[in-house]
Amino acid sequence: MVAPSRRRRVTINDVASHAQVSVTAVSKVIRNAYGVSPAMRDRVKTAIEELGYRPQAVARGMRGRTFTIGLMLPHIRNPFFADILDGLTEQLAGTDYRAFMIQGGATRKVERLAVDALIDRQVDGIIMVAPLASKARLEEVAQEKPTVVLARHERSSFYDSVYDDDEAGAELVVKHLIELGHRRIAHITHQDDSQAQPADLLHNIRAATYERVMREHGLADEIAVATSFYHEKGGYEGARELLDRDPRPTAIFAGADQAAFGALAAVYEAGLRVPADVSVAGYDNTHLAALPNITLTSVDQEGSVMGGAAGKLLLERIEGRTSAVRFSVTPSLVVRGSTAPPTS
Amino acid sequence: MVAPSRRRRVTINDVASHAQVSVTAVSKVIRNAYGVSPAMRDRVKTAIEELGYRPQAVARGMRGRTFTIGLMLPHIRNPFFADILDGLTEQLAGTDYRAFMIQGGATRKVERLAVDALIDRQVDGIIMVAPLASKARLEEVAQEKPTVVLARHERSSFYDSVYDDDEAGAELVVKHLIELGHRRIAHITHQDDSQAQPADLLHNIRAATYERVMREHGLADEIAVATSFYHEKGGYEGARELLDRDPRPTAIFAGADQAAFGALAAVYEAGLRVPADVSVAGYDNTHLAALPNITLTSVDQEGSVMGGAAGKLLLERIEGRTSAVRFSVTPSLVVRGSTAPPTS
DNA sequence: CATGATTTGGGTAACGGTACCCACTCTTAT
DNA sequence: ATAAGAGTGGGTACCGTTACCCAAATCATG
Repeated sequence: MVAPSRRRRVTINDVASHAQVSVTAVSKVIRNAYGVSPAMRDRVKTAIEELGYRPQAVARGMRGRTFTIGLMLPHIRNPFFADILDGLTEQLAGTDYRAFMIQGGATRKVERLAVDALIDRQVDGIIMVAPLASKARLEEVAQEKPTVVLARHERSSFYDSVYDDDEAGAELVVKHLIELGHRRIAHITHQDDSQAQPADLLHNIRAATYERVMREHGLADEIAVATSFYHEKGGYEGARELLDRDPRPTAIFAGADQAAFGALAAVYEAGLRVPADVSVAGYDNTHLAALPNITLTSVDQEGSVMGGAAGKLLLERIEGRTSAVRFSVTPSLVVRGSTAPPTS
Repeated sequence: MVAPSRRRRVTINDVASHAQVSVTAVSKVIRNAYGVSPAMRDRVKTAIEELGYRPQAVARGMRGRTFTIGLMLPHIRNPFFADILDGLTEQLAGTDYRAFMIQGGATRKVERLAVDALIDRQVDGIIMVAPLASKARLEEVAQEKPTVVLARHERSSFYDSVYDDDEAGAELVVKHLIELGHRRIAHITHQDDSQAQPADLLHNIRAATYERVMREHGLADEIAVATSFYHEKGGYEGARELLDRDPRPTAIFAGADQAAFGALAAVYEAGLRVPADVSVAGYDNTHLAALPNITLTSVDQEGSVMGGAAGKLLLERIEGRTSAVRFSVTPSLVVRGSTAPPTS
C-alpha cells in the first residue's frame, strides 16, 4: 500500500518555463489582462492545457482576488435557502467566482464567528442571508468586504439589500383569512436571541404586520401570538399552545412553511381537520407546500430571483460600485386547500 | 455619504511592533509552537487582544494550513444533509477549523468543478457526501488532499469511508413490508448521470437490495422499479407511474424520504388512502417523517453521527494518518402509520 | 569552572501569484 | 525625419504568514 504521496502542484512557474515565456506573461493570460498578443495567448494556453495547470486561488488572493463568494446561511435545513442558492449559482455560472456556504447558526455569537471566518479566508465578497447581527455590525462587515444583505429591511449606504416585501406578504395572508370570514386568527413567530427584537428582522416584520392588519380590521382583541421557532418542532409547539386557548383560533398564520408543517401536525393530532376546523397558512411557498396531501396556502417570494439579484449586485460591488442599491421582490399569495371559510 | 474605504487589516507585523517583539515570536504564539516563554506569550496575547488581530487564513495557507474543511454536498435541499453538517460542526467546535460547503450538483461534470474549486482554495481536507465521481477520480482527489467519502461503499486505501449500511437498511424496509403481508411491493430509485450505474452508489445499493430480497422471498415476478429522482417531484412522478400499472402495487418503498413525500402526494391524488390502499415507506428518517400528519415509516441512519465521524477521521488524516479507515453506521427501521397490512 | 544541552528569541527565505514599472519595437502624425 | 504613442514582453518587489536556521542566554553536569 502506497502512502498518498502528495505530488507537487503545477505552478505558474512550471507553465512559464514549459512555454518558454515569463511568469508575467502567464499571469496576464490567466487574468485576461491587457498586453498579450494572440500568438502569446495561444502559446500560454497550450502550455496550461498540457500541464493541467489551475491557478491557486489562495495565492492569487494575496495580491488580488480569490474568486470566492462567501454565503452565510442561518442553517441549511430550510429548503427556501436552496432556492436562493440556486439563483446565486446560476448568476455566477460563466464567471470564475464560486459560492462557498457557511452556516451561521442560531445565535449572534456563532454567526459572528462564521462571518469572521469568511473574512479571514479573504473572500471577495459576502452575502448574508437573514443575519441576526445588528446594523452596526453589518456595516462593519461591509467596510471590510463588499457585502449584500438578504432578507433585512434597514437602509444602509455601506451594503446592498435584497429583500422580499414581508409587510406586503404578511398583509396578503392576514387579509385573505379575514376575507374568508375568520376573526380568531393566530400567529406563530420566531424567537431570535437578541433581546431587542430588532424591527428589521423579517420575523418581527411579519409579526408586526399581522398585528397591524388585525387592528385595522377591528380585531385587536383577537390578536394571539405564539412565540416559538421557524421550524417543524417550533410550529408544532406553537400551534399546540394556540389550540389550547379558549376559544381556540379558527385560523393560524405561521410565519414560515417549516413552522406551518408543524402546525398542521398539531392540528391533526388534536383531532381537528384542516381546513374545516382550522385554516393554516405559511410563508415561503416551499416545494412541499404544493404537494396534494399538504396543499398549504403560502406566500411565494421567489427565492431564486433574490439569490440571483444578490449575486449580481455583489459582483458589481466587487467591480467597484460603492453606491448602495436596494432590490425588493413583491410576494404573491398562493391559495391552496389549507385555508377555507370558518365553519363555526 | 462616505465611500466604504477599506481600512488596512491588522497584520502579524503590526502585532510584532506593537508588542516590541519579532514576527517569529508572534507566529509561534498563534501557532502554539515550541520556544516561547510564558512572559512572551502573555505579552503577545495582550497585543493581539488590543489590536483585534486575526491571522489571515489565506496567507497561512501559503506555507501551512488554511484551517478550512471543504464539504461537498450534492445539494442542500435534502434536510438529511443538515444532520450531517450538524454532526460535523459539533466535531469541529473547539478547533480552529471551519467547514465550508459547496454544492456539487446533479452531474459528474459540475461536481468535478466544485471539488476542484475546493482544492484550488487550498482547503486542508475534503469531505465528499454521496459523490457521483468514479472511484478513480475519488482517489485522485485523495492524493491531492486528505479526503473522507460519505455514503459510498467501495474500499480504497487512499481515503476514509463513512457510510450507512444501505443494504441492511433496505432489507429492513422490504422485509417489514413482506411480513405485513405485501407481495406487490414497488420501488422508486434515483437516476444519476453516469451510464454505468456504479454498484457503490447508495441508490443503486438500495435498489439492488430491494430486488434481492424480493427474489429471496419468491417475489421475483412482482419486482417493479420506477427510475426517477430522490426529490418530491421525482417521488410523485415515480409513484404515478407505479400506480398506473395493473395490478397496482400495494406498497411503495421510496429510496429516500423526499421521494416518499412525493409518493404520498401521488397516492392521495389518485384517490387512494395510506396505508389502507397503499403502504409507503421512505429512507433517511427526516424530521418531517415524524409529523403526525405524515407518519412515514422510514429508515434512520443517524446523519449527525456520520457527520461527526467524518470530521474526526478527516482531522486525523490532516494530522498525518495515512492508513484507511472505514466507519459504518447500522440503520434502524422506524415504523409509523404509513405502512400496514394490505387490505386487498 | 569549563562544557554541553536546553531554552528562548530573532532573521530570513520561501509559498504562488499579481501589480507596477521599464524597455523595446513598430506605427502614426507632424 | 523625428517625436509621440500604442503594443508587447519581462523583471521584480510585495502580499502575510510559516519553516528553518542561527545566536545568545541560561542551566545542569562532572
